[in-house]
Amino acid sequence: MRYAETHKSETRRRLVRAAAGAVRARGPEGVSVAQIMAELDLTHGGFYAHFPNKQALVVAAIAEAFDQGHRRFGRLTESMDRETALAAFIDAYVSTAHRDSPERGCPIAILAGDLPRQGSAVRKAFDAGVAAMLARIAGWLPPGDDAARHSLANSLMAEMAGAVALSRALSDTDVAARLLDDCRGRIKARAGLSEGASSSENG
Amino acid sequence: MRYAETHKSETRRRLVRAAAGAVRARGPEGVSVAQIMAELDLTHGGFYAHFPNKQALVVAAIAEAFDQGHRRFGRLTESMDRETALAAFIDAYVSTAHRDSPERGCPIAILAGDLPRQGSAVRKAFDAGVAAMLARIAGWLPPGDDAARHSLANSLMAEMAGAVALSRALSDTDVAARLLDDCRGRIKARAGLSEGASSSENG
DNA sequence: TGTACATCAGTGAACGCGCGTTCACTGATGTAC
DNA sequence: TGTACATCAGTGAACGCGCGTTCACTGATGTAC
Repeated sequence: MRYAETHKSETRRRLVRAAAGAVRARGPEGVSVAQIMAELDLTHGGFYAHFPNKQALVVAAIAEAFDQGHRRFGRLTESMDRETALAAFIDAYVSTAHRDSPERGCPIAILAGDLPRQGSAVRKAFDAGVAAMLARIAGWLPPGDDAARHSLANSLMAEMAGAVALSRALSDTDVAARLLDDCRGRIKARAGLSEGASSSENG
Repeated sequence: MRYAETHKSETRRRLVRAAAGAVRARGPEGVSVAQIMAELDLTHGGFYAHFPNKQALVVAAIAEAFDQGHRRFGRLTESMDRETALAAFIDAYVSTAHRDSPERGCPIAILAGDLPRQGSAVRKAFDAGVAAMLARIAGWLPPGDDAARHSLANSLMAEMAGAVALSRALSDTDVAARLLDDCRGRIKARAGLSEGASSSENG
């Protein structure tokens, strides 16, 4: 067939993007090589021209998932001042829209439980993504003692991820919605935002 | 062979207890019928004398896991006053001991991410466990407006589960330990406990 | 200009494995008569 | 007391399936001469 110069790298990119969705939709064990290849209308045998094994795809997929989030939140908050950006970030993260689209959502909320069962390459990619997210949050917090801001960022990140994960886990939709709302309000208050400060509900 | 009258129910009980550990150690998809039976020195074929299918075992395992937690925390806090009990609960939950023993730990922290992919019977068992846990926490919170206590219980539960899950997910042990400590301190403060109030670190 | 060969992304059959589930069977002990 | 049969928890071979991975092959296009 002979392909364009960029063809192979383009196929790899499509593989990673498909896997970034699948790993969040079905978990690292739920990512199937044959299924991902079929999603691109390819057969499974060709996979190993792009990755040495499935784990390498999962590593790339997790890094891509974090990148998508960083790009998305970068776009969402550019040209916002600190406080507005922080409010927008929290509103988008602790939202029903985010909760109901895990395949496009934050890897921390959806994958934390799977990570202890993963190989070290996967875990390092996750570590890096969490570190970047924490740095971003800390940067948005009210200025002051650096250690205190990082400590608060840790605490806020834990509650945000926990809230989204728990709201997804609960099948009673009323209970799930209430929990998400309760957490969003308290997270914003803890982040130094006034109770009413809301930017846009749609993340 | 002909067995004692209690033999079959005893075997079932052992199955459920083994599965309650396995489901937390390896996730619902990681529970293997043959593996659980082998753990009791039985062969896989006999499983279906006890359960109609694997999902029924997972349902029983999750209920058992929640029950273990309720019994454990009941024992831990009986004869404690409200404030001491709450502090002891938080210290035990947001601890390295709990983090490092997921197979004996809280199903919420370890299974939340898997729940959206489970059948409705499994999810209902989870809902019930979460509701019981939230009721327990709310009962320990400072008296006052009922809605506010339940709202705070939701928020605290999200941060506690998120903190333990994230601390497990991070492979950088320093970062993981810091996050757990930061969250524990802030959770206790939010629960109305004085900063220093610590009961016993070992859960 | 024409022939022989190299390139290489992707194909598809095959592998060994573990999974959930089914089912005819085992064999120690109970009960009927 | 002795024989025939019922009970039933557990056995183990078999099933179809999807998995990750391997590998000989394809076939369109490039390059060498």
